[in-house]
Amino acid sequence: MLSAVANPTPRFSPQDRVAVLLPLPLAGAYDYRVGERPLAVGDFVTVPLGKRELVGVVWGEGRGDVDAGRLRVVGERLDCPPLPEVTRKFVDWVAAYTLAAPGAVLKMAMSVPDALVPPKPLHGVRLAPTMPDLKMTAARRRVLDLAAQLPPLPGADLAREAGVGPAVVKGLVEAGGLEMVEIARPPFFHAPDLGRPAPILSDGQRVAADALVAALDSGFSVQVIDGVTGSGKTEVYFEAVAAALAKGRQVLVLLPEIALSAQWLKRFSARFGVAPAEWHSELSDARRRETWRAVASGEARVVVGARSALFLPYRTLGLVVVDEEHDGAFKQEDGVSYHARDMAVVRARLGGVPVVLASATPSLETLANIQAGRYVRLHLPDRHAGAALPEISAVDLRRFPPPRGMWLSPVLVQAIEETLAAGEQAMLFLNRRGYAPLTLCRACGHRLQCPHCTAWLVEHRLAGRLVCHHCGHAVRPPEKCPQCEAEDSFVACGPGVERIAEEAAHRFPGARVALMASDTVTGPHAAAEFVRQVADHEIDLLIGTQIVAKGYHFPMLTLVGVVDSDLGLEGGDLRAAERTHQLLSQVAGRAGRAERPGRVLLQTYQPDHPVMRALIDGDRDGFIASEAEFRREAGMPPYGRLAALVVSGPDTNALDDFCRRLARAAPHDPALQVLGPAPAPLALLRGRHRRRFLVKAARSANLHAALRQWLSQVPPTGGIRVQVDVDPYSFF
DNA sequence: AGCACGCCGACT
DNA sequence: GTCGGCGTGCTC
Repeated sequence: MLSAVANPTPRFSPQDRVAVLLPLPLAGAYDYRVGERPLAVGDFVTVPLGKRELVGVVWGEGRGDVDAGRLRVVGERLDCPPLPEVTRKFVDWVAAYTLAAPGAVLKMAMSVPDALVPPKPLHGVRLAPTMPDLKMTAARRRVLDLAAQLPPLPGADLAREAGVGPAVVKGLVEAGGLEMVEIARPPFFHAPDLGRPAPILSDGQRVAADALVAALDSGFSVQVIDGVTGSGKTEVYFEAVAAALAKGRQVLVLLPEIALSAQWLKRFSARFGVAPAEWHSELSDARRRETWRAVASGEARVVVGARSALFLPYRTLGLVVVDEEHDGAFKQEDGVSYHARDMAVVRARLGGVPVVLASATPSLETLANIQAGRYVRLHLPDRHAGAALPEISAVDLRRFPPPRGMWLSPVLVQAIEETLAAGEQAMLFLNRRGYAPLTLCRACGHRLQCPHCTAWLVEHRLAGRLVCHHCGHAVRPPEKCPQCEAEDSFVACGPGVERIAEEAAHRFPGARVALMASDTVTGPHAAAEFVRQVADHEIDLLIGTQIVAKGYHFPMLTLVGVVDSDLGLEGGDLRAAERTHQLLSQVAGRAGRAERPGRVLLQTYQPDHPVMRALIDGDRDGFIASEAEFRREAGMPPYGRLAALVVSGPDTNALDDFCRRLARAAPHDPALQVLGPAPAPLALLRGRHRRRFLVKAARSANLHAALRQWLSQVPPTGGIRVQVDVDPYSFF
């Protein structure tokens, strides 16, 4: 029943039909009949589904597409704040855009079912209003004296304060000297301290910060902080964070990998005097529940999180920040496939608030939006506090090859020796985990391959395992070749970081060498400890995968060596050049961030490749311009649009048959081009065979309508799955 | 996502 | 003869 006031929250009376969205991958919301209590849109309710009782959200008026006789009755309304309208609109928007089931998106927004049940009330003790006759002891005396002075507090705390055992307090409660009362739960998250002195900003930083602060009152906008590595982007957006908080609003900061952001958290605490609320996959259930509720109630003022933090039920979100916006980790590939940076922009637009994208190497998408006038660019061309950008040069591996069986060129070795001799730190970067990416039999040439995927097994010598990096399959190295049964015939081909660490230990015997990769850095604590060791100069030579490229500030690090600069350029991926340029720029940006100047050596077989030239000449804009031109001519993103359909199944015959039927039903539209089916880049993954279609669409085409229409014509059967990825990011 | 129904192999 | 494997399909 709608009321007549403006912008009403639709309310539903007993016996009405309501649509309830459940956190399941169903096609849409299901209709239920309202029970004895009225309901409003956004209410969390329990409903029966089959034999189960589930929590869902009242999504709107019933759709009326099932017989009234089949309707079941809504159970209870949960005692928690309703899901805000903006969050509901966001869920619908994301579902429509990604072609996912709305319930699958809702699931991300209510990832903690327990959070919906109010927490158990907390009990404390205080002095009873009338004191009964008590057998008095010294311990009891101390407890009662203390209880007279303190507000009600949990019995265990009172006992600890009084220096007695908990049994004394318990005894006093039973004897009537103390009484139990319900007390307010202490807040989990403390309000940031806005009175702290802000750091002194450079003129350039000040201009950018002022622009961000001014935008806070102008509704939706997208501001891009385009600042070189070390330019102080974080300090700039912290000013906007402070201003948003001063207006009583909440702030969301998205980081690509929250588990690796120890330094960021430290900077936040230094600026605001408190820790922000964190949101990522490694939170405990209890912490997750508290955080969810604190976001909903508005108690959590700043949330820093991975992509899923977008779906929290913010009460008064006033600012969204996406740091390292170019980072591929923002693209979720499994389940609902979405790009958190793009969805952050959508979330901000629905909420009518500004969003800030920050990067030293903005994505082509973002740069195109700046050019089109949709996003505003705030430029920070200089490093903070007078530090210079590092000098980047190529080491031509054709002219200065490493010795046989090694991977570091004499040029790089000498530079590392000089750096270590000067008492400074060096870093070696190779974006490949493990010891060697390929193991083959010297006798017969057999290559060790994953039984479930189209991929070689990667040797992890430290763990004594051969590992598939796609499905996690791990085996002990076999004693003899499974093909020719030769013994001790395996030879490791190519380097991974473990092998580089071995070589470094051999070449720089006095140096303290550390290896940092996702399998040696197991969580936030390990990451923080690594970072501390490097920052405190307990490590001379750091060797790592892309984990070391991420925003760290190591003042004494002056040399960065890239072991294989060409690695990311292989394979013909659409974004290979852009990604390699971003990654190497970020890695290079770790060098020389304080007083001492930095230098970067890129080992490469193609020193004249446009990516290498751009890095060496510091000509990012020129590189971007030519890359953009190529994409424009090819009709590729960001100038055209792509969708990928990955069709998978256990049986190749059934799979190919299904693909043929799908191909026959493909849309006929001059603005759409359907390519495929072709074997997907991983033609076998986790035991499932995979085929891929690519849909290339002009900006003007209605890609979503065409995809929906197409897919609805050929429903998958027999264990076949169709995964849709709108705006695919990687092609592997 | 569960949970049932349903149709083919090794057990008391 | 039954217990149970997990393939397919439905849940307002």
